[in-house]
Amino acid sequence: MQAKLRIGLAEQTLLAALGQAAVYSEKHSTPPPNIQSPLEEAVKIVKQAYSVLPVYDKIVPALLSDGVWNLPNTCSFTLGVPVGPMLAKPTKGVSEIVQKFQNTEYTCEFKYDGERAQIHYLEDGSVEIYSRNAERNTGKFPDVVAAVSRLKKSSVGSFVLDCELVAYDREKQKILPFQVLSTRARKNVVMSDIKVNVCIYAFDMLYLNGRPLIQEELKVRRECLYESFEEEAGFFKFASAITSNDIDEIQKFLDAAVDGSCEGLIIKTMNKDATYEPSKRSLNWLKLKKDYMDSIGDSLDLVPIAAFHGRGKRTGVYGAFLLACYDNNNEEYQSICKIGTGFSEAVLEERSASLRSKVIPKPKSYYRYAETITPDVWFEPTEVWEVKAADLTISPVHRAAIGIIDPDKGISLRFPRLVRVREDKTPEQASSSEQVAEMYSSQSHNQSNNQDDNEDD
DNA sequence: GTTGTCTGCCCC
DNA sequence: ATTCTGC
DNA sequence: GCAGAATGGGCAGACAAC
Repeated sequence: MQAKLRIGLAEQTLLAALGQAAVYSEKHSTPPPNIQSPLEEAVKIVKQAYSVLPVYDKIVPALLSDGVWNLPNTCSFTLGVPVGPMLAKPTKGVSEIVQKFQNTEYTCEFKYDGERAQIHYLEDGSVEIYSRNAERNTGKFPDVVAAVSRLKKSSVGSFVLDCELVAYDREKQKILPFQVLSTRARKNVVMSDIKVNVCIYAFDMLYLNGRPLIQEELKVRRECLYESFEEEAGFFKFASAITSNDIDEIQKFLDAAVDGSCEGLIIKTMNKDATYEPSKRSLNWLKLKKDYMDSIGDSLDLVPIAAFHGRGKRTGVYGAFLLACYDNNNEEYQSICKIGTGFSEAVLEERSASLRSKVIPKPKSYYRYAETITPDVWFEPTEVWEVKAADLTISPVHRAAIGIIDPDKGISLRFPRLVRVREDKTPEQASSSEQVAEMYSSQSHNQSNNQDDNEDD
């Protein structure tokens, strides 16, 4: 049994406890008047302080020496220490956005498919780059360090930049897929060894020339951003943005984003509730991707052919399933992905019960999958599930459409989740290998997709 | 040296 | 990453 | 509405096995 007692999982709970403890042991000052619930207020203060300075070695001593009520003064944003990146909430369509933000000025930006980065530039010219999870990435991106140092304007002596690092082909002047970005080396990278270039797509500024901007409105922060850097193709660009509240215009912008190899849009208010909220998935930022929308985006009908026992709250039911598409030519089921999300507890219980009676001792001879995949149980092919995905990718392990796109690699799904059970389909009516290959080819990265160069007339 | 397997306060 | 659920 | 807990693909690195 490996019980990893590790702080960080129930972080919010721990911070709450810390805040309450601080109130009970408070001996420095009394809570400000006008406070209804000192306990709740203290929790807020501690959480706020931590989000801006996530260092227990600073927070706890500050609590002990100067008390909770002074914490906003004793623990504030510090250059060189990463703050939690502001997150966005999924949204189902343009109409939901227009409705939620009516009477409010808001902006839409491209959501680039790369790696989030928070770049700190200190007065002494040193640079630190942090990942979405506050990992120190500086050694992975010496090219980014050089680019920001070169492209900041001379008036800029310090800054914190929020941006997306995206793989980029500077000859063809186009964005490359996330899968290409992830092939970059991760440690002690030297400039001359870099094979995959990145372009910085900047969208926010949290600090400039000694001035914290977190509590400023986006309008102000963006102004600071635009005035602090020179753009340069293939190296540093501001995220494409429009300010509009017109449904059609936003819809067109979303299409443009997808055409431009982006995942979708991020929508942000400019003035109202427009401060930078570290780590919070508050309503302030929304994300819109095609695969969130009903009846649009890639949807496939797939057959569960195996499963894995669940853990934790999934103990006693299956926790994940291996899915396959059907290859009509070879009359075989080819693995395409595992799936473990999108099930309500009731549906998961149902499916587990139903498939438990379809367990077979060995995989069928007509199941095609990698030997490295070792499910706990195999099934007779009996059900068809509708599954949604953000993307189709060339896979090192799965076998869907093998031989069509690539001679010996199959296709898999990015972010697969269950939509519903297709009671009306038999396994042989599942998505075919040809259909999978076709869906892969028609993605915007891949060569001949654009025009209506398609079949019949 | 090569190949295989597993892990990551991983990235998405 | 996505999704669901208890509070 | 938020925090937490289930779960996905896939990469470089680390390390074990050969």
